[in-house]
Amino acid sequence: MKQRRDTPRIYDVAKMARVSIATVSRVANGRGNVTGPTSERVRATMRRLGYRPHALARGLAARRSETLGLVITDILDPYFAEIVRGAQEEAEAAGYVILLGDTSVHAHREDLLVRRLMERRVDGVIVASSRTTRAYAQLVTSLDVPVLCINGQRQFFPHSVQIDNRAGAKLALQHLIGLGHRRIAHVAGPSDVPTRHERLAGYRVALAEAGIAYEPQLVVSGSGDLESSRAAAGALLMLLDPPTAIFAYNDRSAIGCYQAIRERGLRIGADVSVVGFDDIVMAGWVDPPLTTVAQPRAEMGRLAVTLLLGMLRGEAAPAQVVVMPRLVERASTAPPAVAMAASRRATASSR
Amino acid sequence: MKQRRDTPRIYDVAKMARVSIATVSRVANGRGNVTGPTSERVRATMRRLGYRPHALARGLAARRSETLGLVITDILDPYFAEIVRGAQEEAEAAGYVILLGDTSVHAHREDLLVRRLMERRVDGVIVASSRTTRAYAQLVTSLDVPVLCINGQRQFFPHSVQIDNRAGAKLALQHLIGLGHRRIAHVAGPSDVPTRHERLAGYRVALAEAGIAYEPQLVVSGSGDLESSRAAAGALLMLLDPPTAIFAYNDRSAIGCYQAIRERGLRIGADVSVVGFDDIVMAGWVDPPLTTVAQPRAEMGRLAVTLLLGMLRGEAAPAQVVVMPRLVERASTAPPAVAMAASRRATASSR
DNA sequence: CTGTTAGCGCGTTCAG
DNA sequence: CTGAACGCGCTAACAG
Repeated sequence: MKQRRDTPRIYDVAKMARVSIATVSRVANGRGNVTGPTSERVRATMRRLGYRPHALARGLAARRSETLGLVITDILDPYFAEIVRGAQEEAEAAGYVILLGDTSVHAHREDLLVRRLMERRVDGVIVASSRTTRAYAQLVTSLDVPVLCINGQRQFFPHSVQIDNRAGAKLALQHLIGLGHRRIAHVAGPSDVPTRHERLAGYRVALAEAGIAYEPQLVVSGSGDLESSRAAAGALLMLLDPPTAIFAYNDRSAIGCYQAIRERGLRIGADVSVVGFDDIVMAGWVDPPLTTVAQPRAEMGRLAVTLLLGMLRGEAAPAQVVVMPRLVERASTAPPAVAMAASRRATASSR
Repeated sequence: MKQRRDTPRIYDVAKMARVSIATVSRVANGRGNVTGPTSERVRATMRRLGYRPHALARGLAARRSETLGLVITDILDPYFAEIVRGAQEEAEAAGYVILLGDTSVHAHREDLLVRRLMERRVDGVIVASSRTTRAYAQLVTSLDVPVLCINGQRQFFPHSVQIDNRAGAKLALQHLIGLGHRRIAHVAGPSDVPTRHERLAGYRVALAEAGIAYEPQLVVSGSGDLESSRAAAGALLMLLDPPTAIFAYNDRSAIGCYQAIRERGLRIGADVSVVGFDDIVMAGWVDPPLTTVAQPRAEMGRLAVTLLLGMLRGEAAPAQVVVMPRLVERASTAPPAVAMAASRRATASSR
């Protein structure tokens, strides 16, 4: 606040347009029927005065804050930043505003975050934070406003927008298999998120469909971060019969794989192919640019807002909306060295 | 809204504690003098009922929204994300909430962004967006609430938090000169931001102080993005007498330089040293990790909020707060090849 | 189709 | 030190 006291109020518009404040309200909100000329006069007056409705007063009266809570893990992580972007765009178009809640800001005090959302009387909440506990989910759900999660523990939430992790993993594997790889490793994610299991499942299914035996020692667990993945990939490369390709849990861990590969004097792509998951901006910046499974995150953010706004209007929303990923081929994948040698031999002998 | 109708209101607390709502209000806000026992009884009741004041009602009555507007260029850019993070932390501690405005979401409609901030009756605004026009600045300033800019066109704003760009550039140059470099190029930023000129000035001053002649052809202009910097660096490397080191406008352009160097079959560090500016997360991820001038961005975000909150309390704020950068040495810088050869010769002959 | 009126939930005088 | 009463700016019945 502390607005100049002369910020025009609805009352000022009404007086100047010689109508009641109710009429101004109707025109401003496009509700109710107002005669053409009257409506036009009011509209003109609003413009002249530069009238902007007071969101707080409006919210108080309408019992609707036009604010959506968006809970993420970390705004520094481009993965979340893109979701935020998409959500903001969609919300903005509807006149809504996004209230960001960063669980890493509220470390150990998830209740504080929920309290803020409650105090601000958000109309709905999107939980994109990936590692929400059941207790936390219950806390959010208890707000008694529509809640929707993005790529989360969907068992905790009534509505969700999810990427098809299995399909994504299969895309990655099929790409590698198509290039001729047979020994494909997987640096898996942290064991407490469903995403890990879904991507792992996709990995196994794709192998099975290609008639390649699953070898447990080719799957190692990371935490989805750089360091652990680097260590995991390092271990893989030390195997007697090392993999020719690695499917990483996500782009961050793929970059960890990059480091491990380089440390052993191997070349990414030529010696060991790497496929990531997510397609964060970084993926295009690293050297070589990373082949990865792209999640349409901005779109998911937009979709989540669209669904939530629909629910606010009383529309029924599907329990789950599954979004399909797509493969972005860049330079970190190539046919395996052995296959190339073999194909060279084949080519030579066929001459 | 759409809160369960049984969300406790101040009235409920008052009734149950057998006091008036005025007393509850006083206790809740720590204002006015309330007897110890009464205060305790009210407090206990608030806890029992899980009472949370209604931010909208409170804001309407108090003429204060406890909301701060934060205008950035792009939340996807980690540079801004960190400022946001710092600002959120500080605001949260004071019970304030940050309303994010992304100028790239509101492309060509800056007025829309300002309108949103006005409708929501933000108590103050921080403009961290780097390329604000005068018109835009006037628009924001006309909101008649305290405004403060971070690393912006400070000529347009009454208060600002700024990084010392000249000092930062000097840090970079002194580091390179200390390593033995003499031919140091600069990929400069877009010509319409003051930052460009300040960093360029620091570059020239450092050279002068080291007794190295300034060569105009060693300074080329980029736009602060990957592509243009890559082209700019490419041109530098094509010179008859190419530089042994490049001081890039920012980390993104440094990564563009990486690409240009690699394209020519040269090694970063060993053949051409590169220093960036900003220290975005990416800087530590690229290969080799980038030596760069770090801006304490989270701290600047926090500082901005602190200053703004002070202004809201009526305290006088300094027109400018200048923050010092520091050099983060990583692996993209090394002594120049010629210097190494020379030092080897020197070592050999001295034996 | 338009105006009147009663709140929305809370802060804040002003009396007591 | 405490309570009653008013108003913040707007929406939403309800009358006309």
